[in-house]
Amino acid sequence: MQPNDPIKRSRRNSGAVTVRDVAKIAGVAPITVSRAINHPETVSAELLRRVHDAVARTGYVPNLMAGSLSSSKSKLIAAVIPSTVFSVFTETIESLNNALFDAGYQLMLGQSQYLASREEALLGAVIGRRPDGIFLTGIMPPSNARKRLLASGIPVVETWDLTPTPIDMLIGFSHHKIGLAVADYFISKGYQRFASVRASDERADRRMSAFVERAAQQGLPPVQVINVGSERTLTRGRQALAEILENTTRVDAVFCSSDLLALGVLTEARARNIRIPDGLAVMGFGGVPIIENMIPALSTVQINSGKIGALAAEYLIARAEGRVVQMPTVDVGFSIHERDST
Amino acid sequence: MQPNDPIKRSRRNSGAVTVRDVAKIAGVAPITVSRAINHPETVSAELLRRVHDAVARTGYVPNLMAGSLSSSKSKLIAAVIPSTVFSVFTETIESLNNALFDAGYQLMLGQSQYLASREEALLGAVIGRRPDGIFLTGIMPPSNARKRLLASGIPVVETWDLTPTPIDMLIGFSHHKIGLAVADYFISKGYQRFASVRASDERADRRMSAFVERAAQQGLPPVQVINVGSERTLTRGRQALAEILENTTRVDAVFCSSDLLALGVLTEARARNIRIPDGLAVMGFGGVPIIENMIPALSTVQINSGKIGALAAEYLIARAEGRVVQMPTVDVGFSIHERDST
DNA sequence: ATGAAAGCGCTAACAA
DNA sequence: TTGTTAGCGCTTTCAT
Repeated sequence: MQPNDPIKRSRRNSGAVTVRDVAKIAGVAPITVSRAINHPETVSAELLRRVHDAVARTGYVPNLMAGSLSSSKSKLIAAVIPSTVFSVFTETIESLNNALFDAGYQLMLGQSQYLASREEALLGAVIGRRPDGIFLTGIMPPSNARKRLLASGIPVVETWDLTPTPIDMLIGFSHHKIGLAVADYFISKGYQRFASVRASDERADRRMSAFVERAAQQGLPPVQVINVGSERTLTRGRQALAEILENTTRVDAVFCSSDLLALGVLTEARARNIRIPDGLAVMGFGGVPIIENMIPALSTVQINSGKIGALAAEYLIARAEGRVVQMPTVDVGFSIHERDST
Repeated sequence: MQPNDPIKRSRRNSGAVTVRDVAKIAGVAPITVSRAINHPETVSAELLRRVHDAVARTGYVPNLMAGSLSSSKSKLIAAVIPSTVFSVFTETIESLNNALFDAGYQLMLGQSQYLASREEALLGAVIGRRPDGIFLTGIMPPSNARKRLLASGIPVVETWDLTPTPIDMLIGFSHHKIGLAVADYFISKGYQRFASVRASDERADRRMSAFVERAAQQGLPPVQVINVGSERTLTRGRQALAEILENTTRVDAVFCSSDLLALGVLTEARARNIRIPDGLAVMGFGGVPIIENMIPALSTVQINSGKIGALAAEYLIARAEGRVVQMPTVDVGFSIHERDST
């Protein structure tokens, strides 16, 4: 701060207040300042006070990058989410972030677009920051990226799915079982002619394959499938029902790969005066809060998104702090919430 | 990698591959590896090839924290968003993150809960990482936090609002004007008896005050206001309409502080067989995609959320790279989208 | 075009 | 309990 030390201040100095400045003012060594801030219990009351004073006077904010570099602990967790369906994972990310913050960790967000080209860059960016943990939405198939992740040695938690070969930790549920359960549920309610409206992603794929498979097993007519690709919109859901009804009016139950698509189907049904659930049953997936008090309230396969985030935070933090995670693979399950639409 | 150099490997060495390792294998100096990676045009073809080879062979991933510390450029942008209304800002954050990624920047996410206690910690965490820029959802009122931000010298962009006294850059729109515009719009459509359903936040406050003010100016009866606090749910929107109708049935237009609340009002209206828009007009705020193809389609005050994120990225990156931003304050405006509900 | 030296700001390791 | 020393892995600066 004072211009009386022309030798010390090198040209590289960024100008910000550093431990050294604080130490000088408090009349202690830099390491004492570090201790006072990070392990106050190891410093005497007197020095603690002097350091706090100096910090307040200078407005010192520790440079966490420097600290991380030195301690090999970044207090950073990276989350990779597919951007196009951000909304489904909102609750997970929110609970993840809250739990992390409370433990003094920061969240770094990366959006994979499921593009291999981007994935390499994203991974470099993620690993390059040396996060203490990585949160993955979905599971990572064998690939170069997977190898790099493995090689990095950073704790990883894969989520929203199950696999016998996780990279590291795993918090998810079985998409296959969901497909079976929904088919069984429809059958138990007396529905017979199924259709499905689904987006293009691997997990929806597994739900829907199981759904179709179970229908076939039970001797039901073939399931009509509308794949909406990446258009996960309400509008596209409406169109999808229109398409289904163009082919045949003999459909009485539709399983959608997301609540939003299901809302679209419901909307189109209303536009056509189809009675819900007598004329048509509709099942969504995800369990976003909005659907439970609409008219008609949408039945859905409910996922405990918040729990996934909270558990992931717990696991990642445990591992970051060198503790062992007892149950590194967890099936959080799902539940079918029956409401007006079925 | 080879255990033949017991002196060099100090106990602090984290074990990861470093520039030094790569340099040794490529037969060049560490700085050349750095140049080959960050400024390939300054390195001869031959050395470039050798470095790339060595990088591939070792699986080297540069430690960005070390680089940042050395260069005082973190390539990190921090975004602070209020967690409870994540969804409204989703589109903004998504476009922000995409634009940042394309320019080689990472996004760090902080969730303020509007709690003063948390704000201090959040700010320390944010500034401590020395991001190249900070994205704020909303504007920051005079406070200790604001002073710290100012003192940090980090480029800041405040968003989703307008103020004559921004910290630095500003990308938003006038909530006051929106309130006036909605009142005028209702009046022009012949509505006379207004109500409003709103959450507790300062921006909603300004929209609603202006709405009430204009109604009074025009000699209309007092506006009935339901404040739902922090319960920004569809269900609460339904309850709100019920409350309004308990007091008086003579309400013909409701302005809601979010699309979600408006959806709730619409739902309750349907439950009561109130005709939309003849019996009741409903206006939302935000313009989330879902509402435009529902039945009835919700009229709303549309905000270009994506543009806010993209512009913010552009400004922040420009400033991070030492360029000057010509128009550091931008009003992105709003537009009333008339649909079935009005 | 390439390299040597010297830090960036912090903390681990060791010493007192 | 406090301090000294030596890095963490990278890039700036200055030479060649």
